[in-house]
Amino acid sequence: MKKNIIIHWFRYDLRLSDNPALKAAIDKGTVLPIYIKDTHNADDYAMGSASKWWLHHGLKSLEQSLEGNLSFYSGDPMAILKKIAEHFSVQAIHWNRCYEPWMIKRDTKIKEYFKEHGVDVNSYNASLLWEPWTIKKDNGEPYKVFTPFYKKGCLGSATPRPAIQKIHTAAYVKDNVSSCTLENLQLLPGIDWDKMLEPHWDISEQGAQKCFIDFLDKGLEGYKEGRNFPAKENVSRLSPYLHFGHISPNQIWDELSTLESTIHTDHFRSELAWREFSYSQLYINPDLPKVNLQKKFDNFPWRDSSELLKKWQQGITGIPMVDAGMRELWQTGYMHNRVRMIVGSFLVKNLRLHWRHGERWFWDTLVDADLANNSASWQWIAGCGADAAPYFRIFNPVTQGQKFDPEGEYIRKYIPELCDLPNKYLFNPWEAPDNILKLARVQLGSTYPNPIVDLKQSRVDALSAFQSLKAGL
DNA sequence: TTTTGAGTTGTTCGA
DNA sequence: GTCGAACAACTCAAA
Repeated sequence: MKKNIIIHWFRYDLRLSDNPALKAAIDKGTVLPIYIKDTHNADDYAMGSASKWWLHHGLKSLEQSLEGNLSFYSGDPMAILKKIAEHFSVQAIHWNRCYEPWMIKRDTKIKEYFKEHGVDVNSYNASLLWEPWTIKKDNGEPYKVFTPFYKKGCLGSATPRPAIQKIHTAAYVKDNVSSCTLENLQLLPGIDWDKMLEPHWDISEQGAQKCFIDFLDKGLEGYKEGRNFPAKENVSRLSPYLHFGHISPNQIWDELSTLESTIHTDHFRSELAWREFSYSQLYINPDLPKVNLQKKFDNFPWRDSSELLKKWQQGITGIPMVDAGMRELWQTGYMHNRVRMIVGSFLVKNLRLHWRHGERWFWDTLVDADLANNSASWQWIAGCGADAAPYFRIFNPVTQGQKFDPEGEYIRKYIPELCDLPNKYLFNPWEAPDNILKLARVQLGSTYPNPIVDLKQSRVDALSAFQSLKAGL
């Protein structure tokens, strides 16, 4: 006789606390918790290397939390679920909703199929405070500007669902017939680049909680201003945990609600809301990852240079602030938000390479690579997105460094070959007199590169490129 | 339908 | 060194 079970399909909800779909499944009976590596539906948006590395460890710790009761599969989810139904009597399938366009399409098909075949399919919201279709203007249209989206749209509608307490008792079952092992999913990279990432992260539900508590402890006070300084510990670094669902935004929102409201708690909430805004943009514009939201940018005169792109990726542009950011990314799988804007602006405006090159690189190397956030943010910095930066806003990586890393701690951490330069020339070594360079044992062009582009000239060129755009209309 | 005020994150120049 | 204006209009949200 086949065992009567409820499937809980883990996706971006790798946690046991505040997991609505899992909770509801457990309330119904014996649960088969599964993870499927989808090799059939993702196209260009299959996970990048850093994401896969993170996922591997996230699944490992989830498996431990479930005392080994997590069944792994690789392939086409539809076929795999059908196969499971051959061995078990599946009473229901549960999952928490995902919002990447290809996943919505896939999940809709699966839901339809199993409903037709008498299986109850239930989906839940576990990763957004407000799902995209619930936030609308009075006339029913979606918002295109952040401030009204958040202030009126989000804060003016229903308060977010309170987080659900952690599950303690549950009946789990494992599929020993058609499942594979975590190792079979082959999520770890071929080169041992991931060894560098490891010391920076505790990839687990507990790790997420600890990260959040540390932030409340050390980062929240002074957050509003401090979040701009890459050497300070004011940012939460919760993004990868939020992406994979080791922690939910609801858990964060609830906790903030117990604190006295300050400009810092308010600002941190608004940063969470930016995530919601990105999801809303992606939901409304499924081709956000590829297509300029502002059509006039389709005629923008991008340059094409794999050589320049490679130097940007490797952090050898000769612009210290940019190189520090790109090296932080490569070494830790993360980059401070302020620096993301600086390297983004540099790629798109100074090098004038298409924002999609940046989007692709970040997708592959960020542990928090998130389709909605990544696409919306690249469009924002390029100036072609919703509520985007005006085109004349071109970051100067020298000025930005002097302003937000005044003591040069961040640059020295990631560019040790410049550590003996005085602050006056740390952000712009090409302007340093020879004797200063010599004293700091810096040889431009050999120990550290000359700038691959002239900041002043490329700024002027970018502005005129935008001019041509306007003239071409 | 029309009007009005406002819009995450910057830089440069000249007084 | 500091400050305001210019950069470029344009679209959006809401009255």
